[in-house]
Amino acid sequence: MQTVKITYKSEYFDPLSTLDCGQIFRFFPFDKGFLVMSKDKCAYLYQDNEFSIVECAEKDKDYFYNFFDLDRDYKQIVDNANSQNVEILTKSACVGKGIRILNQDKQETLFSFIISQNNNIPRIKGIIEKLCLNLGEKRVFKGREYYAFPTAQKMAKMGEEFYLGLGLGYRAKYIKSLADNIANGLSIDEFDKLDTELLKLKLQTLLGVGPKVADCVALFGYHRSDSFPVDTWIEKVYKEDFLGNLKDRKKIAEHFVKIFKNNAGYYQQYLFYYKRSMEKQELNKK
DNA sequence: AGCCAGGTCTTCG
DNA sequence: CGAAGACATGGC
Repeated sequence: MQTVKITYKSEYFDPLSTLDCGQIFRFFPFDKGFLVMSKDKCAYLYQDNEFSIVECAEKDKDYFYNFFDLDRDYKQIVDNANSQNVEILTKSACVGKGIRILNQDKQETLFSFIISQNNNIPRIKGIIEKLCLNLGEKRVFKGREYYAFPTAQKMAKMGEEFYLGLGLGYRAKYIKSLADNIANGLSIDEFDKLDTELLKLKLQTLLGVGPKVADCVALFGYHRSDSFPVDTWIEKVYKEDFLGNLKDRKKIAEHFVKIFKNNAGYYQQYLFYYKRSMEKQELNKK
């Protein structure tokens, strides 16, 4: 297979933090970096001196250029974060300046974040991997096998018991319901013509999709950077670092969008990644 | 062993 | 309305 390479300075494109900040679940270490999967495609992402390299099939070059959001100026976003004069945000943006918000497939993002609710990241990865292994088409990239994310049509053929068997628990019926809806003609992609507020409301009409999942899908699937997902980690940041006293997560999200506007989503990722990496460090000390 | 995880749905006041 | 409980499962 003919592959091509995209080369980009690492300062604002760091493979590890971009993949490890919780926006994507389908990647694993490979050679000098990682293999990253999206839909039925795969790319090899690694660092070489001060450059980050994306290697992929020639026909997928445009796809991954957009996937890694390489058209956007992240220096401006990081500078903007620093100009807010909020200490925790400055620290977070410094640690996470190489994070890019990916432009992921909308359907895959929606399925993935329904699975993510009240679940931990290692387990989410495992479930999605099993889902692809069972229902996705086998592919090969750089001599390594991987499995495509299954189509909704294929997923709709399976019963709820199958999804229970993957370890989805009470989320099994949410996944089954979404697969059926899409197989019956629901087009998630068309939601893109709605503004962010309506998009999130529309997503929340789906079973198992509440405000947090809708925010994640809006941000990672539709690149709506005026979204600020609030989960347990961000709630901690809000209480411990911003000393806020709101209780309702939806209101906390609205608060942050109000002050950070169109950069809210980027800052949210910086804060999320920073808070989680600090926690991991604390654990390693013991 | 027991708390917790990128929450949502239902029920009850 | 808002608060409180139920919900599956396994990571750590």
